[in-house]
Amino acid sequence: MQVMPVTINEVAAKAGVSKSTVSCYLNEKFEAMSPETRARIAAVIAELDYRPNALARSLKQKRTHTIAAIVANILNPFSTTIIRGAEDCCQKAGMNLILCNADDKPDKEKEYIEMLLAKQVDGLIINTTGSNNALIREVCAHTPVVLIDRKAPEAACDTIAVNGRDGSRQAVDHLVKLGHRRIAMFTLPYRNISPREDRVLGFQEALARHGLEFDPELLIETEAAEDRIAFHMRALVARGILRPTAVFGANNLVTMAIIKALKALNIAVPRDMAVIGFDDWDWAALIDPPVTVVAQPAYEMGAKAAAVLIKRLTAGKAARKPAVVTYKPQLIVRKSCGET
Amino acid sequence: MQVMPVTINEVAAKAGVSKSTVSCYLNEKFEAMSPETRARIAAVIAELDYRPNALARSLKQKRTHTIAAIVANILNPFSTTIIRGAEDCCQKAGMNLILCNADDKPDKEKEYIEMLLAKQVDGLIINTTGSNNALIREVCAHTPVVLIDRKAPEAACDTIAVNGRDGSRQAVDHLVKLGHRRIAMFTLPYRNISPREDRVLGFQEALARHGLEFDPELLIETEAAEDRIAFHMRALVARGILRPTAVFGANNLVTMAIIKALKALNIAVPRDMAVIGFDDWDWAALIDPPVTVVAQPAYEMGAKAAAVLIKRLTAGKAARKPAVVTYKPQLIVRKSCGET
DNA sequence: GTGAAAGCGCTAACAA
DNA sequence: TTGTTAGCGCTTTCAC
Repeated sequence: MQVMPVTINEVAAKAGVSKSTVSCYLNEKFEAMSPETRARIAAVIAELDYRPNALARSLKQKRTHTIAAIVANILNPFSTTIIRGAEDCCQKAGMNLILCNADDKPDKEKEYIEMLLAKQVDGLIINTTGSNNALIREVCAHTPVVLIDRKAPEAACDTIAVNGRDGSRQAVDHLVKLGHRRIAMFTLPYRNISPREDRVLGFQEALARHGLEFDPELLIETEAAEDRIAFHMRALVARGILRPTAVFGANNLVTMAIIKALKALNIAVPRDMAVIGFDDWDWAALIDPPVTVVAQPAYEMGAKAAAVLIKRLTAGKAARKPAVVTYKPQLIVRKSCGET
Repeated sequence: MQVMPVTINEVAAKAGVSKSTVSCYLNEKFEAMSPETRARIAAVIAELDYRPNALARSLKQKRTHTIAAIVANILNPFSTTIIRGAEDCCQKAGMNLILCNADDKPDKEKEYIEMLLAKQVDGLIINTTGSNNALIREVCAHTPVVLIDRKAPEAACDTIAVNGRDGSRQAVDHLVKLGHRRIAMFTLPYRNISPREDRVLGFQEALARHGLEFDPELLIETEAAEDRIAFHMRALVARGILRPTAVFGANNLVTMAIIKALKALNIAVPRDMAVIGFDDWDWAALIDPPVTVVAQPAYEMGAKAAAVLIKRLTAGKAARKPAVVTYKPQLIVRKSCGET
C-alpha cells in the first residue's frame, strides 16, 4: 500500500522527453508537438497509469477549477435541490463542485469556509446559517462568493434570493380567502436571517392589509426540534376559543413538524386546523393531507448561483457590481387548507 | 480584487524570523521556541490575516487530511443521512469531509473519483452507482476506500452493508402474517447492484419459505421515474382477480413513487393494496398512510464508514484485511399494511 | 532556539 | 519542436 505515485518526471524519462513537453501534453498544447512525441507520451501515460497531481498543478496555476457549495442543512430537501441545480451548471461549465454541510451550525460553517479557502477553491456558494456575516464580508473581499437564499448585510457579493414578503403575502391571502381570521405563524429564530425576517414581515404586512390585528402570541419563534413545536402547538390549542384556525410554517422542516404535532394531538387537518407552508418539496403531495405551500424554485436558484459565480470567475476585469437576483415564490394549492 | 494573498515569507519577514520558524509555529511545534518569538509570530499572523495555503502544505506533506464521500443520489434521504453520520465522525477525528453527488450516473461518479484522486484526498467513501467496479478495484489498490451500501465484487476494500435478504424476508413475513398471498415487488434495475440483488433474492426466498409460488410478472424491474412506476402499477391493477394485494418497494424512492401511483389511481392503502418499503426516512410517518418499512441504520452506517476509513488511514503498517460490516435492518410497523 | 537549503510535482517563460 | 530554469508556498532535515 501507498506505493509512490508516478510523477511527471518518470513519464518524461520513460518517454525520453523533458517534463515541459509532458506538461504541454497534459495541458493540451499540441500545436508545437510532433505527432510522434504526442503518441509516445500518451502511450507512457497509459502504461504507467499516470495521474497528474492536482495540488501541484493548482499551486502553480493559482486556480483549482473548483467551486464549493456550503449548505445550511443537507437534510433539507431545499438544500439538496439547490445542490442539484448548481451541480448541473458546473458540469456544463467544466468546473468541479464540492459540497459541505454546515448542519445549521455557524461554527461548522466557519470551519468549512476556512478549510475551503485554505484549499484555494476558486469560488464559494453559501447558503449561510446566518451567523457568519463578518467572516463572509471579509471573504467576499478577495474571493468570489454567491450567497443563496440568505443575504449577508453589507457583503459585496452576488445573492440569489426569493421574495419572502411576497410569499408570505400569498400564503396569508390564500388563508384569508378561505375565511381564516386567526392565523398563527411558526418560524425558526428569525432575527438577522434575512429570508426569515422577510417572511415574518410579509406575514404581518399581509395581516394588516386584510385588516387583521397582529397578535404577537400567534407568532411562534421556535427551534426546529419536533418536541418544541409540539409544545407550542399544545399551548396554541389550549387557547380554546382564541385558538387559531390556521398555521403557517415558515419553512419545510417547520411545516413537517407542525403536521407531526397536529397528528399527535389528533387535530384534523384541515378540518380543525388549516396548514400552509413556505417551500415545496417532492413528497409534499404524499403527506396526509397533501400540503398547500408557497414554493421556491430551488433547482433554478442553485443553477443560477453557479452560473453567476462562474461568470464572475471568468469575467476578470469586466466584473460588474454584485447583484441580487430575486425569484418570486408560487402558491401551490393542495389540500391542507381545505377546498378552495 | 485578487490581491496577492500573504505567504509564509511575508509573515517571516515581518516577524523578523525565518520561514522555518513560522512553519514550526503553524505546526504547533512550540517546544523549541521562545515565548517571545511565538507571540510575535502570532501577532503578525493576526495582523496580516495570514492563511496558510493548504495546497502547498499538502503537496509537501503528501496528506490532505481530507476524505471525500461520493453518494449515488443526494436527493435520497438515505444518502443524506449517511452523510450526516460520516460528517460527525470526521469532525470528531479532525478530518475534513467533502461531498460529491453522482446523481445516479456512473460517468459522473467516475469523474468525481478521478477528480478527488487528483486532488489527493486521503481516502474515499463511496456509495457507488454500481457501474464502476473495475475503476474502484484499481483505486482500492493504492488509496483507502470504504464502500457503503453497495459492494464491488473483488475490490479489496472495507464495506458497510445491510443484510438485504433478511430485510426482504422481514417484509414478506409481515405481509404474509397479515394474510397476503399475492405480493408484488418493485425494484430498480438490480443486476450487478449488490443490495438490490440481495433484496430480490430475499424476496424470492421468503416467498418460497411460505410455500408461495414466485410469479415473475410480480417482480417489476423499473426506473425510478414516477410515470414508469405508475405505468407498471396500472398494468398490475389490470390483472383483475390476479392482481396482487400487497406491494413491496425495494427502496425509498420507489416506495414513494408507488404511493403516488396508487393515489393517482385512487386505490386505497392499505384497504385495496398494502404497501411496505425497504428503508425508512424522516417523514415516512407523515405520509398517508404512514408507511410500514424495513429500516436501515443509515446514520450509523455513515459514521461507521468514516470510522473504518480513518482507522485505516492512521493504521499504517498494521492494516488488517478489508472487512465487511453488515447491519441488520429492522421492521417498523406503521399503517400502510393494515392493522397488525 | 533558530535558520539555510533542498525539494514536494507541476507550469511557464525563454532558450536552443 | 523541445529542453532549461526558476519558481508556486510550504515542510523538514540538519547546522549553527
